[in-house]
Parts: sequence; structure tokens; C-alpha cells
Amino acid sequence: MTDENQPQMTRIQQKNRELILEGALGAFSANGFRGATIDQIAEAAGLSKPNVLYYFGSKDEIHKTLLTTLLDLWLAPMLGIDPEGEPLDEVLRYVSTKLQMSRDYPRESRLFAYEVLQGAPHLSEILGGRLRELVDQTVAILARWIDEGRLAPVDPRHLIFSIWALTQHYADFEVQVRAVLGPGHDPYAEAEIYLENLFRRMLEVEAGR
Amino acid sequence: MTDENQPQMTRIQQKNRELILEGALGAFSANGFRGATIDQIAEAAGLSKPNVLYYFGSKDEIHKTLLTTLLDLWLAPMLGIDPEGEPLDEVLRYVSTKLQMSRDYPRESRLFAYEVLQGAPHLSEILGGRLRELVDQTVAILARWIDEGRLAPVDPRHLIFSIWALTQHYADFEVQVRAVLGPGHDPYAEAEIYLENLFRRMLEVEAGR
DNA sequence: CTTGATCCTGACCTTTTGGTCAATATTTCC
DNA sequence: GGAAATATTGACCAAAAGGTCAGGATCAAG
Repeated sequence: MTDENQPQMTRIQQKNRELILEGALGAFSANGFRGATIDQIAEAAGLSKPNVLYYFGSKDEIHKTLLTTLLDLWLAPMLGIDPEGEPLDEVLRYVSTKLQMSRDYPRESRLFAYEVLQGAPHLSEILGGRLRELVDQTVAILARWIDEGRLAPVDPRHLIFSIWALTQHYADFEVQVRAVLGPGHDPYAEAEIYLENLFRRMLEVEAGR
Repeated sequence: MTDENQPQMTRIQQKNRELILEGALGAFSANGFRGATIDQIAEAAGLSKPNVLYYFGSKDEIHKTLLTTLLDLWLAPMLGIDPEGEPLDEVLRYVSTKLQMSRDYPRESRLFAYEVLQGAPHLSEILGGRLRELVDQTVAILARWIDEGRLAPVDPRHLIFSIWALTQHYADFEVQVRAVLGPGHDPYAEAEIYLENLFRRMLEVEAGR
């Protein structure tokens, strides 16, 4: 629909669109769509407001571009699940990767959190479309593993939800996590251990059963 | 600090403040603080904008009142954990109660989600104060149970985080959950089963170990 | 039924903010 | 080096939104 990756783009365009999206990521993830202002984005990008509007026609367009651009990065780890791998290892690796994404890309996590909280006005088609299909693929793999008795029988879709919820929680609610833990804690390091144990115990197929 | 539960309050005051807070809950939980407008709140409450401002001095005050008022409701279930009860039952009951809160009070869940996402500007003292103490109390109970070998050894604080994350996910990300599941699913009914199984398997102390 | 307190509102003010535009600067490319 | 394309901005606009206020309506109490 929207023009994307135009073949022709000057270096200046490339650089400035980059700067704008980077600034917008900070602004939107900190304040939500309504809370962020074009002025904030412009300042973060080191550009003037009209100049920002020169590259993106509207605040909405910046937001939409940002979301669609980052969606691939965000969903990539799920594609990393190897259907031929050892089931438990594959799931645990996915969990670990997602947790690291929360640690390394908390702004992205919050950006999506805001969007979905709001009712996903810019992502609704994607949620029921591409995302759903991607989940369905993964669910098929998980279901097969369960069928083969190599993974404890759990609802695969809710398994995926729980991975998302548990890992993104540490980015989206970081303030709360840190406040409750108090100083002297590394939330992500602790979470890594906790979550590995959680999913291992839930999904392991005990010999004696 | 702020005047609360003044002994004297006319029926009109009582009713209108109620209406305003109810309308504000809808507005704030749907759009976040910045996204909600006093006009929206006024309309939802069936009052004029100046009239809303007559009862609450500012938008900020409405928000703060709402948060502090609802916090008790929101945290109450944690106090329901009985230190003398059967450990696993107590935890599972807490999980189930929290999940029902997400189902029955999704607006409240989203209200807090927005607030924490934003960095909890109106709750920061509470997070590191009352909430933390409340968590510490519960952690003490859980730690004792683990010590007594009646619960599998897990980090109690992260156990609490995981309960929050997993239950509130169904309210905060409801759009996503429904989009991915597609029609013909009852997210909460399925979650109830899934989560009970999850926590049971994680926390159960197997005999043969 | 009167009077003081409470309640309510239309009109208005100010700030913020998304967005426009004409004019100017800069870059590109022949 | 100069024309055409591209990039940039100060000034401005209109709408949205938080908040004020004087005055009128309504209610409670004696």
C-alpha cells in the first residue's frame, strides 16, 4: 500500500528517515502515541519540525512506519524454532532469545505494548493475518512434538502467549520490577534462571508417567 | 496529603464523583492518560466539562484519585493468601483469582498497565513502598513453604511477577490474544486450565526426589 | 419561604500541537 | 559553474484540549 523501500533514496533521505524513526521510537515508547509530540521527535532526531514532516507526511505515518518496520525484528525469533531440533531445547532457546530482546530492545517492546493496549489501531489486520499465520505455523510444530510425546501436553497457543507475557513483562513493567526487587538485583539475569526452570518443569516429559 | 473520604459529602457529590471516576476509568484505560480528554470523561459521566472540573480540580487529580482508589482492589487478592493453607492450593487460588480479575476488570488492568509503562509517574512512591512491602510479606510466606519443602524451590519474587504477567496479559493484550486465537475460543476459560497446569507442574514437589 | 451553601454552565482564555507554506539554502549532476 | 532537484526553516494557521469564571439554578435547613 504505502510506498516502501523506494529504489531511489538519497543518502540524506536515508539518514534522516533513520534519525526520525530512531527519535520516534524513543518518544512513542516512552509516552505512547498520543503522548509523544512531533517536536519531541524532531528534537531527538536533531531536525526541525517542518523538516520531520517533510520526510513523513504525518505523525501517524511515522508511527505506522515504525511499527511495520520493527515487526519483522520483533517476530523473527519465532522463526528460529527448528522443527527438527530437540523440542525442549528449541522452546527454551526461544524463551531465552525473547528475554534478551526485552533486555536489549525495551523500547520496541513498549512500543508494541502501547499499540496493543490501545486496541492495535495500526496493527489489527496484521494481528489477525500475518501474526496469526506465524503463530499457527509454530503451533503446528509444537503440536507435533506433543503428539510425539516429546513435550508435555499443553495448549500450544497459550504456551506462546505465556512466553510473550513472561519475557515482555520485564521490559514493559521494568519500573515496577525494579521497584519491587529493590537495588542490588539484576532482573534479567534472575529472570533467565527463573524462566528456564519454569518452562523446563512445565514442558518436560517425565520418564515415570 | 490529598483530602480523602471527607466525613461530609452530599449525596450529589458522592454520586457525581462516582460517575466521573467511572467515566475516567473507561477513558484512561482505553486511551492512556494523555490520550483521554476531559471532554470524553465528562460525556461518559453525563456531566459538563466545567462540572467535572468542579469536583476534581484537574485531569491529573482525577487520574491520581482513580489509581489510588483502585490500588486496594487490585492488590487485595495477594492478601488472600493464607499462610496456614496448603501451599500449592494457595498459589493456585491466587492465580485463579488474579485471572478472574483480568476477566472482570480489564479496564483496571489496562489503567495500571498504562501507568507502569509510562514509568509510573503517579505511583512510583507506592511501587517502592507499600507494594514492595506487600510483596515482601508474601515472599516471606512463599520462602517458608519452599524451606519446608512444600513448594518447589523457585525465586518467590519472580514467581509473583510471573503470576502478574501471565494473568494480566489476557486483559492488557486482549486484542492480540483474540486475534491470534480467532473466533470460537474463550481465552479466559482456556487460560484457566493452562495456567493451573503451568503453576502446578512448576511448583509441585515430586515425591521421588 | 427565605437564605446561605451547593451545584451547574456558557462563554472565554491560553497553551499545546499537528500541520502548511512560501522562501531560502544546499546538493546533485550535466 | 549553473540549472534543476532536493533539503530546510521561520512564520503561521487551525483545532484540540486543559482550565477559569461570573453568574444563574438548585438544594438544604431553619
